[in-house]
Amino acid sequence: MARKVGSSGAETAQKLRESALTLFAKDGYAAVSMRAIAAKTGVQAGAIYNHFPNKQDLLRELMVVHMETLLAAWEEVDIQDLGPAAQLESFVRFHVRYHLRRPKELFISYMELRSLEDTALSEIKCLRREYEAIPRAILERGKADWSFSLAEPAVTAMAIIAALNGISIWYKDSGRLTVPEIEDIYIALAARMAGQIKKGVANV
Amino acid sequence: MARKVGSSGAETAQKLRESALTLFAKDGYAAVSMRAIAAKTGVQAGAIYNHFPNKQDLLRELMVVHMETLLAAWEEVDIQDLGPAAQLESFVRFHVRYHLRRPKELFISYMELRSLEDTALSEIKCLRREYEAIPRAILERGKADWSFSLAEPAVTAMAIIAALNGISIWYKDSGRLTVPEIEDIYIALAARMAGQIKKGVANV
Amino acid sequence: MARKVGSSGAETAQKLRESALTLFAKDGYAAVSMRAIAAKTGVQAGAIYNHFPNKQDLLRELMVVHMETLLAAWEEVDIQDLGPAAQLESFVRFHVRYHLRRPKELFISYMELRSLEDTALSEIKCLRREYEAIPRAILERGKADWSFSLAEPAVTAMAIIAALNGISIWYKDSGRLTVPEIEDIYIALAARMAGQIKKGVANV
Amino acid sequence: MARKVGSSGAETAQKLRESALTLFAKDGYAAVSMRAIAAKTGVQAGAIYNHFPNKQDLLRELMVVHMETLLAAWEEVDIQDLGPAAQLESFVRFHVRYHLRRPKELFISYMELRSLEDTALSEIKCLRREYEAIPRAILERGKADWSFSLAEPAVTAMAIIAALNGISIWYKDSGRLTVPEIEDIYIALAARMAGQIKKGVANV
DNA sequence: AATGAATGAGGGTTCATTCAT
DNA sequence: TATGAATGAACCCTCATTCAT
Repeated sequence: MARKVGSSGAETAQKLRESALTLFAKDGYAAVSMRAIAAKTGVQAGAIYNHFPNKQDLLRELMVVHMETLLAAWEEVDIQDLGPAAQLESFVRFHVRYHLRRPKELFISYMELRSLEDTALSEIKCLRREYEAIPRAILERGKADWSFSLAEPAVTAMAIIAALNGISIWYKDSGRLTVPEIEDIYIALAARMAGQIKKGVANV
Repeated sequence: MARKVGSSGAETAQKLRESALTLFAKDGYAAVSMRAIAAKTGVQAGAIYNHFPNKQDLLRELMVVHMETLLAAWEEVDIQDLGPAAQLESFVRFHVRYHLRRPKELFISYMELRSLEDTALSEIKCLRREYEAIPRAILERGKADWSFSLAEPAVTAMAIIAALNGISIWYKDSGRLTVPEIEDIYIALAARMAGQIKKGVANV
Repeated sequence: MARKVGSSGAETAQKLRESALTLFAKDGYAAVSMRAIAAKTGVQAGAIYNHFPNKQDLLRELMVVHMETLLAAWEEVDIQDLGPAAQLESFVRFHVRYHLRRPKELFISYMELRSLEDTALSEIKCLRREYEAIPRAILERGKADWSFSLAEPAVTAMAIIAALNGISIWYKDSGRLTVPEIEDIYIALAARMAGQIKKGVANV
Repeated sequence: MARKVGSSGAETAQKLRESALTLFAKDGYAAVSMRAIAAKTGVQAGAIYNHFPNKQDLLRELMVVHMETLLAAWEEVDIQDLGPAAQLESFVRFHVRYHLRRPKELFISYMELRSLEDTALSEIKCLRREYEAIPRAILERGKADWSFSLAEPAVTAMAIIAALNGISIWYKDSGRLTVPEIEDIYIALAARMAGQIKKGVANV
């Protein structure tokens, strides 16, 4: 059959991306069928292949776009003129805010690494290392200039990211805490983890 | 064909459990076939059903046994006479040590919740809440007796667990740090997150 | 692979129906595999599911269509202006002729009731009762107007139908008797069973 | 494991026969698994093979025993000194009474012919022809001595048997009619089908 | 005579993917 | 671009049967 009236290729592709993201996040890549993605989008399974070469590539694209968007978004945050403590605060605020609004992307970004085949996996790992370097660099800079007191910037950076990502496990829109409140709590936690040397460390 | 000479039911069941654990951890529940589990165990797929009623139940059993063993192991740790700071240290040391030796159990325990069907899911969630209550209780006790200075024991407890679990993402047996070193680092991190009020907080 | 050149959905569905009917009649529903139906039709097993949701539904459809077609065909027979004796003759002639040309439908219609699951079973039983009401009504009318002399119209109606259906057990296209001859024999038998009160009852 | 206390081979074999008969009658040979038969009997599937060489043979034995018992039971009925009309009455009464008490045997005897493999099938067909010869012989004798007026004894015999077997389709223990009443009705019907020439033909 | 553990085949069904339309 | 029909492989699971115990 011909194209449905009013449908356009780019639109369908985008809707497919969204359906796939939602389903992958909920059930996992392996448990989601192309038919399920198609059904959620309102097309037949065959139509997917007009937009994506195969299932694996659909996942790859979602993850690459997520990581690249994440990195690009961080580029927008101006921390040039800040000291390490303020930089760490900026990073935590950015990470929490960014991910609490994109829980599905965060989820598959961490859970579906194992579903990626070789080339895509390296690609993603590379982008991820790039992102993980951000807090590590901040911690290292802070250690160097005595803003922070910590022995293991690399381990601490991973611990901070893990703690932040853990939010998504228990966070609910309808919960007791608002996003800004959560940001503040985790900013204080990160400061403590970094051994921030200053008077005004908030009481977590 | 009948039973192989020298084979025994309990042995096969245990080997199946181990195969399933390894494969589920590596590829995810949905991506692992019963044939793959059987092959890794050295039996035919049909033989699995002499030991487990179905695939779902195999996962369920792995997760329940893991959580129950974990809770039982914690029961063995005597923290009765310790103050909150020492209790937190005990918990962190226990958690790191326990899980670094069981990375697969930890992995599926967090990743395959979504693969569990309703009843099994509630069962596991219940056990998990029980475990998460341990650090929260320690933090609350420490907050009450001014061992710790922190505003949100519940959030902080989750953050500590998340940070600890994050170890499994980067930890490698062949890595730079030994398990005791990692324990020490995270004990210090947890102490900081808890706002431990003492002179001798190690420099992380 | 995609659709074969020249194949069409409706055609395949019809061929599947015919294959299933033949195989169900010969070997019984439970003994026939979807693969066997597919092979007889010249497609792969998976292709069946483009046309029927599952095996059970394939049987259901065959039985429902058979019963509805049978009832519709009887509607075509005009017995409005006939007396009970002629009506009974019409019915017997109709039933024999209809079923001797559709032995497979008759067979599964009686043999595979037990293979139907609950909803389908009620549906079929309802249609069957509707058909069995036809001869019973004729017998009751004939009893009322003294065309027939019989005590138990309901039992006799069932006995007539059973006798008629029994033909399919021994009938062979190549046998001694032609269909019209068989019709005549059973018309006479039915008349006798009904206690038809007339001079000209044929000598069976 | 060894034999259960109190169990005996012959007992188990008989219980297996009964389980198989019940299940075959309810669900059909192909739909019944050896495990189901074993479970209903209270043993494991493997135990069946101590008593029957395989599934097919279990069916065969049930059918052969049924047919042989049926024929033997008919041998007990003394019709030596009766005329054809009384013989037909005896036969009908015997058949109805025998089968209404053994509905499962009757059912599989007619339904599972197709499940028999070659040799068993011939064996059963042979026994069945022997039984069907009984009413045919009566009808032929009655035709010869002018007790009956009918053209086709063979067809009529089959029609009578079919009508009788049809009882099992609608008969219920709790129904309106008692077994003796049903016997009387069908005796009268059979007499009519045979064209019995006598004053006292009951009004059906 | 029975169990329980195993096999190898096959069950119904779903899958990612292809392609004529 | 989309559909719908198809493939061939794979899915989970059950089967009849075997045999060491």
